[in-house]
This record gives sequence, C-alpha cells and structure tokens, in this order.
Amino acid sequence: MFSQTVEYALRAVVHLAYQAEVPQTTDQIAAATRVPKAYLAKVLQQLCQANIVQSRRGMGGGMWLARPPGQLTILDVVNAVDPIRRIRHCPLGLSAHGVRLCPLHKRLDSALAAVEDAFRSTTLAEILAEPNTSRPLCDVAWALPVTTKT
Amino acid sequence: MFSQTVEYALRAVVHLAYQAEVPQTTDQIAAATRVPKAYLAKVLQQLCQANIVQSRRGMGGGMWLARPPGQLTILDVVNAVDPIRRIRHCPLGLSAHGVRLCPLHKRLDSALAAVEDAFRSTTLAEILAEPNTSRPLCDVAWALPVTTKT
DNA sequence: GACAAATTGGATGTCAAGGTCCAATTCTCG
DNA sequence: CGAGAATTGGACCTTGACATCCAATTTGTC
Repeated sequence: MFSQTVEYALRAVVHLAYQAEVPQTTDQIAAATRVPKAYLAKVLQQLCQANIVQSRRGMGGGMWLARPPGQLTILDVVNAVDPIRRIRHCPLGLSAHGVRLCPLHKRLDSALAAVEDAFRSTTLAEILAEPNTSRPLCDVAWALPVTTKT
Repeated sequence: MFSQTVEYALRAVVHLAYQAEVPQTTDQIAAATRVPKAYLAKVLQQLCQANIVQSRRGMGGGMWLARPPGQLTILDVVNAVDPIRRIRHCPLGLSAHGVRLCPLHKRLDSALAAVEDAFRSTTLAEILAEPNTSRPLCDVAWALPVTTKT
C-alpha cells in the first residue's frame, strides 16, 4: 500500500539519523539500506529538494539530515517522495455536491487521515529511541562495514 | 493509496446494495458508477469468485449481492480485489530477527492495521444508512436512467 | 592544474496495473 | 429449437512506477 519509494526514503533517512557525524555517500547508504544504488540516488535528490537532507558534491561529500531527528516526522519524508493523496472531492467527478463527500468516500478518506495523523505524530527520534525491540533497518546497517576503505 | 480497482469494486457493491431487487447487468452498473464497462466486468468477476456477488448469465441475468449489506464489510470487498498487504517480516529480507519488526516497520504496519480495522468495522449497511449527508455514489446513480430501454 | 570522488541530470529499459476488444459460452424467452 | 441477452475468458494495448546506465558537473587533494 505504501510505495517502494517511500520505503526506500524512510530507510535512507533512518540511516542518516544514525550516522549523523559525517556525510554519507550514496554508496554507503545503498549498502546499509539494501536499496538499488542508482535508484536511491534519485530518491535522495527528491529528499534534497524537499529540504529533508542536504548534500555536498565532490570528495568528502555526501548526504546528511537537514534537521535534527526530533524535528523530522515520517510524514515529512512521505510527503517529500510520494504524498498521501487525500480524497478531497467526489472521485466520480460530480461537482454537484461541492466538497461534501458521500459516506463511502468519507470512510475511505478518514482512513487516509488516520494514516496521515499517525505519520505526523511520529518523529525520527522516537523511532531511534524505541525501547525493547530490534533496531531500525533490522541491524543490517551495523553488521555491514560502513566506513571501510582499502 | 488505494488502487483504482478497489475504488471501482466498492462503487459497484454500493450500487448493488441499492438495487437489491433485480439483477443488475454490467452495463447498468458501469453507467451508474461511471466505471469503464470492460474493466468493470473483470472486477466483478473477482467479486464473484470471492463470493461477494453472485451472477446469472443470459437474458434477465446480471449481478447481485451474495449477502445482505449488514454482513458485508468494506474489508471484505477490498480483500477480494486488492488485499491490504500487512508487513509481516522485515522488508530488508533479514531473517535474523525472526518475526520481530524494527521500530520503523512496526509503525508502518500499525498504520496498515488501523486501516484494516477501520474497514473491517464498517458494513455496507452503515454506509447506506449514514444520516445527514449526500448519498453514496454522490447521487449520480439516481440522476441517470438506470432501467431505461427504448 | 590534474586527478579522483562524489552528486546531478537525462535517456532508456522493464514490468505490472489499468483498460480495451472480441470470441466463446450460457441462459431465458418466444 | 433458435435468437438474443448476458457473463466469461483470452489476447492485446497503454501508462506510470521502479530501475539502470552514462555523461556532465562540482569539490577536495596532491
């Protein structure tokens, strides 16, 4: 139900939240999050334009979070790459009823609203701090060499 | 976020709930719900196989609901054509953690669960009976000639 | 300045969802 | 029975999401 792109963007952002010290290259993020490198680059560009992450080119460059994790919600990330499309008017195209939705679409839309709210009220910081569970990215990131260079 | 197919299936089922008396042909349903006729036929077949609607061929044939609207939930319809895919194990493919999800995917999945619950707890009958709003299908069905035949 | 490391942008490929079309089948009615 | 009404099933087309590849650009280091 959520697009691959959303999944990828969230993984990338979680990784960046952990590696806050130094800019992460696309290669590093791709390896840690198991996302196809070339496509990840596109997704990161979108996050860049939405001012979720910042980037620097050239040697020593890479990506990092534009804000502290406590000020970055899941919804911010989702909206940057694949916004939740709320139902704002009748999908049948009839403008006869103005903005009022019929009961069917009101239910559908309120389900969307619930998702939106859940995402809006969860910051990255909360995800990182969650107690009593396995770590985000399923510990994959930490089992892999992240800064290794021969 | 919900597929077109889900939208079409729900419209069709709502229409059938209103026209409970007599079998509705694909043409009639398509006209009332503004869904492409040929594609609607495919969707209706899926609903048929899932035992949501029943059909009869030949003259006087058509489609009708297999159960009373009070015993048919939105979730039933959704699951018949495009089931909600809950997140049951780490999308990164690591089986190292067994079934336990990391905090990130736990949040995503619980959003899916919320949608599923909302859909499970809403019957067609409730949608038809909703007070104080415009009617399902945005009254389009009632403005169109449904049984007209020259 | 030259080289290597990194992002950026454009062109292209692949695949499933959405959509169309037509022939085959099944049913009812006269 | 036969004709017409309707579903059923298969083949096909189109489009956007996902993904890949390569050239251009920017940046740091020697």
